[in-house]
Amino acid sequence: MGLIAAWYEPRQLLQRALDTLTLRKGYEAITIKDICDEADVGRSTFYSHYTSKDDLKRSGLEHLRRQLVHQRSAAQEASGAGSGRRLAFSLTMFEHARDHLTLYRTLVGGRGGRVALDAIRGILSDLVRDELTPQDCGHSVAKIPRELVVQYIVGAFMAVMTWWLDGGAKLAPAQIDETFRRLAIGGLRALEETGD
Amino acid sequence: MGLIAAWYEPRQLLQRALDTLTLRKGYEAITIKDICDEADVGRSTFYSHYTSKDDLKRSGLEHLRRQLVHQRSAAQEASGAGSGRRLAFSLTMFEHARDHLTLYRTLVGGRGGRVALDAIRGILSDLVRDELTPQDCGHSVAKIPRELVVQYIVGAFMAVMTWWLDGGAKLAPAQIDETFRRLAIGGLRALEETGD
DNA sequence: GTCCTTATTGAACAATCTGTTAGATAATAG
DNA sequence: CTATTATCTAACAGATTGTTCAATAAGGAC
Repeated sequence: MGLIAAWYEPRQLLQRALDTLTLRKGYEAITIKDICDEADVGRSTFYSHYTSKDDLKRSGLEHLRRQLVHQRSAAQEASGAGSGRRLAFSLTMFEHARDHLTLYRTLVGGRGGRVALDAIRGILSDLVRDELTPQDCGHSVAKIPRELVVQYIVGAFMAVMTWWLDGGAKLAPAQIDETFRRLAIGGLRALEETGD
Repeated sequence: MGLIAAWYEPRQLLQRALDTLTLRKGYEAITIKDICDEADVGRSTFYSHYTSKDDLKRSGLEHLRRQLVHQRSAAQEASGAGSGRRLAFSLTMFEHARDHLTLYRTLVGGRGGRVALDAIRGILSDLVRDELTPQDCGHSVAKIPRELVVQYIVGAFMAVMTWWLDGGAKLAPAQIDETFRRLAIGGLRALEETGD
């Protein structure tokens, strides 16, 4: 039954077609028929695999998600047993984005990236939430919802990355990352030294 | 023939209808016909005033925009000639959001807020860009694109505000604002004390 | 009051997209 | 070869969009 590699692989063809078309004309302007034509696949076949355009995009991101979580595990191991440097995710993300620039600009570029950005935001929020220690949330004076800090960090990161990608990713990942981390960690430090 | 409001303000009727429907069923699911029915306005009339649903929404935000710019001018005057406290926009925004909670949740809530969030983001970016001094961008060691810092601040703010609104705006504006500003200003300070 | 300009209306229109269904076709496993 | 499974083509109803046009009603000018 579950025979391997059917004649063709409509799913892969459709994924690739969506990426191609997103680059060519923007996500929102894409039609199911566009995707099928680009993938050279019957429209019925599309609906036998995915329920909608967003479904197709989300499926593609699930693949990306696994890559990111894997990279994060690897980074944690590489930094030894203790917690690595703070907000380690950012450099990884910037470099990953540079290495897969076309893919990322497909995902994030312009304004069609709502579905993609929401998914990436969720992934990163999970990472940051795990990483934040209680003292990052003002243990002494007022207890600050950890989620506020998570949203702050991830929101800032997404905005910087989006801006960087939309501008053609001129600056080097290390350069962007250093500024981002200085801003973010400086903020966290300001939380810790809570009016003591 | 219901001519009471007929001659009077189709634009206002349509704006209100869009807000109502956004709350009721979410922005994306709304149809031009839905809006016209809700506003009790002919569909032709809609197209004689706006070109699309997004156009209608943007027009509504243009109104908001003027309010914000005005509030900012007032705040600057109130703080005397010198630059008032940094990132003064945030408390204003949080309070304004609380005072118009329904409107803001209409604009931002759920996922239909892409158009609205993009517009608000642009407005705030203009404010922050004006406010950032050159020394906020690392005058000494490396020159950091001001736009990066702008995107960082505004992205973080938008994320925090969205989270706050989506969660029902439990925390008081002053509380949210204090944490946000501590994070943001702490980050800016870290930029100034560039690698000394 | 009458006339003229303007805004709104309802209806109809072509064009597009969606999601579903049915029958035919081709490749593969056994 | 046979049965199975995935695909393709074609067609369908339904919805939405954006446009056009003639009819209608309001407000101001006279």
